[in-house]
Amino acid sequence: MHAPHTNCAVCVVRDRALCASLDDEELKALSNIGRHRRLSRGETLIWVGESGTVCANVVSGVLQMTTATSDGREQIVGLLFPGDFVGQPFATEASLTFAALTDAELCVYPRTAFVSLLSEHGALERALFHRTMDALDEARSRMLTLGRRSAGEKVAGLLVELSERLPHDADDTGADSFELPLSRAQIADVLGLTIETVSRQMTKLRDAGAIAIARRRRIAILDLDRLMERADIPHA
Amino acid sequence: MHAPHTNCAVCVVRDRALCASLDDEELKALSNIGRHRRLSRGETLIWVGESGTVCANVVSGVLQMTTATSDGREQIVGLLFPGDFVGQPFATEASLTFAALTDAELCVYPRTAFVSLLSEHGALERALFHRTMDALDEARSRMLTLGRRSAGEKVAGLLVELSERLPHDADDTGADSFELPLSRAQIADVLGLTIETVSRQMTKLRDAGAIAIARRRRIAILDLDRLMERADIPHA
DNA sequence: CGTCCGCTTGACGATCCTCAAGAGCCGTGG
DNA sequence: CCACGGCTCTTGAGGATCGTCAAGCGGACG
Repeated sequence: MHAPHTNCAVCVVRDRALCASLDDEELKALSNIGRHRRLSRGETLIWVGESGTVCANVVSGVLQMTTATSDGREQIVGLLFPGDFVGQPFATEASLTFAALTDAELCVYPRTAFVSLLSEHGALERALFHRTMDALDEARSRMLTLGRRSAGEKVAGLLVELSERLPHDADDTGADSFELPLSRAQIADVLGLTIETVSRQMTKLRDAGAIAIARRRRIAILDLDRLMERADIPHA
Repeated sequence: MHAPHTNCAVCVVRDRALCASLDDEELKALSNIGRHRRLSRGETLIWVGESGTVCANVVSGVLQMTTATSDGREQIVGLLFPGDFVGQPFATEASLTFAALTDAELCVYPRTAFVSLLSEHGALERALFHRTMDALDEARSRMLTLGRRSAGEKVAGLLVELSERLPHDADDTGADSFELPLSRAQIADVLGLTIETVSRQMTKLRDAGAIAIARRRRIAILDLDRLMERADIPHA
């Protein structure tokens, strides 16, 4: 589970993750407290309420952050892609659950050790600060979607977003496409909808010729303009 | 409009705002670039897309942060109370509109000057960093509300939240109560509802004996337990 | 006292949810 | 390699919640 840390110099997210803003010395300090860890799809890294928690960088795969109401209704409040930062460094108890949507690789740091490193290295702290600001912008834009957009707009918007952030490859027919990391239930939990509504909206988009769906999870964007129009994403 | 800055030592939010974590020297540096400013209800401090923007601390009153879809549907993504920090220091263009819900007093700092101050004073930067983390937690908890709670739960929850953050005084009957800083339309924009739904939920809460409403805007909490139960706020 | 604006209330309708059944994909085991 | 079972997804019918449209109330202010 906890492999010794491998070499940062050859890391695939070296220039996208937090690490990008560190000099060699800082990078070494960070890598000293880090461990490489693999998660398999569905595995949870941090549970709500947990105290001896961790921070991490996503190397590969996709994670979700979730909250829930007291009676069990779930809301996914964010998705984490390669290069993204994971965790709540200043919280003694986690207020969210972090879990893997796909098999994933992380660089994991014990929370307290990471926090001391933050206070010693201004560049690290500043980099995380800027990322936190970006996360706040993203959260607020999701609030607009949750509060004010229709089911159709929500689904179209999420597909555009995922298409931009996920690796593309060719499907059976050779068309450019990507693999959905989320089940219909998880899409519903991101958008504040139900499974059935998500499913219906996806077939609507398919019937409208905006997307193609193969094997449930493989999506090809056939008409990006139409998709963005439906998603209420301004002028191309 | 721009009065010279008054004395921080006597400021009412001296120990609640960002300033609380500053020593005398840092406080002086901050106050040197700050100006006192009054906003009247409805007045906008920062418009979306604006570039020569500002940061501020709220001294008194309540502000709102809003976004909107391209066709004009609005969402209030946050409320700002005395002691809260206002603005987007690292954004060259504002992505939100900041406006006053009530008459308000602010300590306003030019954005770029504030950012230089941040990089010179670690304590200031760290304090704002922690506040940003808190804001992120709040945004995510609002996402749960927007995505997964019913109209009744939303309204009850907002009333509890406002009751906790706003000053209370006695109404005509002498009962403990507070003045709503938001119109029904603004409440709707916080919760992702319509005016009419908000109005109906409020009269439901009144008829259930949970609250009393006087002159539209004055609210008395009669049964906090029932209100919190309806709001899905766990065990008292 | 009269007008205006914000709020309330009602009737109706659309969107989305619920419940239910069935289809397709996938891994498992014969 | 095919058959089976389980799970996810799709599709349909019906219903609840919330939005829309419209009218009327009432407090605030001139």
